[in-house]
Amino acid sequence: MSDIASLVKHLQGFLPLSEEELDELAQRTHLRKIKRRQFLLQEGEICRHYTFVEQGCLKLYYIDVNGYEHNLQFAAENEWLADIGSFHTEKPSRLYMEAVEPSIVLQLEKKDLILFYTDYPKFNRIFRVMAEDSLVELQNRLLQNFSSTAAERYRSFLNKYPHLINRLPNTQIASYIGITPEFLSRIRKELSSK
Amino acid sequence: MSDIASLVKHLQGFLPLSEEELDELAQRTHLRKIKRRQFLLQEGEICRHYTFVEQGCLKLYYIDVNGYEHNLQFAAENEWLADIGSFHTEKPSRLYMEAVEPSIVLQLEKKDLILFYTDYPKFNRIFRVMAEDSLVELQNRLLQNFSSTAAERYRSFLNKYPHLINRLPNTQIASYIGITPEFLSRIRKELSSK
DNA sequence: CGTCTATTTGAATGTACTCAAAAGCGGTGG
DNA sequence: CCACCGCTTTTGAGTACATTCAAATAGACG
Repeated sequence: MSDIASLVKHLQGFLPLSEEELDELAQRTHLRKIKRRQFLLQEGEICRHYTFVEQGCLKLYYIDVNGYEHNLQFAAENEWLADIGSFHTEKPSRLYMEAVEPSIVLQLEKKDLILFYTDYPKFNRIFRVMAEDSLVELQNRLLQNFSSTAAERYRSFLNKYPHLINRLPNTQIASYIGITPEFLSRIRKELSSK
Repeated sequence: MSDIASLVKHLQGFLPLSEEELDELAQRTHLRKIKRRQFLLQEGEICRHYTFVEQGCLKLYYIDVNGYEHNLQFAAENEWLADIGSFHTEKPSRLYMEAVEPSIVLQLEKKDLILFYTDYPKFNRIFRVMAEDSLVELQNRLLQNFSSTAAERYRSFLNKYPHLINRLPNTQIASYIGITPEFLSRIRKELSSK
């Protein structure tokens, strides 16, 4: 069986799990080792897994009509990643999921997640809370995009994700806060001169 | 008891409800009539309800340091509204919730929602799906803000929310798509000249 | 009818982007 | 260990999209 210690710990942070639930988890999660730049999802594919990051870091992003990437989410240790829309509707995704570092992930297939939702209703509660937390975070991000300059957003990013700043090239951070790499470079120059 | 027909219909769209669940709903939801411009939540208050719009339309927004409003969400008939973050943490909200039309809403208090989550686990599932749907919508909105011009965002708004366009002043739409009313006016002029 | 709010218009300005090119940096293989 | 390759970061000049501020106009509602 996979080593699911980190996943278990993460889930127990929401609600305690029974022996039976732990057993099911161990049986139904798939461990995968991912190389840097390897894709877990590409545009046009259907997202068939919920992915939990045990080690490493991945990004979820969109490529616009001009070929530019826009990062929706980074997921490092103990975070989940999925194109929830595609996962539910089973329609092709418009997103890419790619490792920015060599990573180890645990994946749950849809049929297994549904099994958990059905047979162990507790998981509905856990995933409800997770979805609501993500929703709040995303709302804050949208509001900040509306009301702050790029420099302020960059400062917030540094404050909020200190564990990521030395793991990501600046160009990835630029894509996350919604600006060009060139402009981020100017912002950094400005900040460092103070 | 309140007339909860529209709420019941909305929830049954996710999962069928038992007689007992319907009874509980009828007993625990509070019907409120809201005047135009009346607030259901103001910055600094704790969000203590999930609000379901039976009739009318409300907006959820943030006021930035310069005093400008930024609309996070409109909720018209059969939509939910809450500051989920404040609701969960019981910390003061930074958001405002205000009726843009005279409205009729149904509210669920936190203790009652928790009761549903606990005694009728089905509600976890329903609210999980709702949260996930909102998450997808918000992700799309964020991506569009990154990759589209204001004019494109305005066109998308018209396509996506046709039922709202004659119920909202343009200044509210401008706030939702993240631009100034003046600039929206210029966009509209441009569009109508074609 | 008058008042309040929403919309439009103009001119000046600012924030961030585009494109091009140079410089830096890190890993890999000879 | 050095040379090279690919990728990231920086820099410059010109430009575009959107904002600010002020003022005029139009609409809605009591």
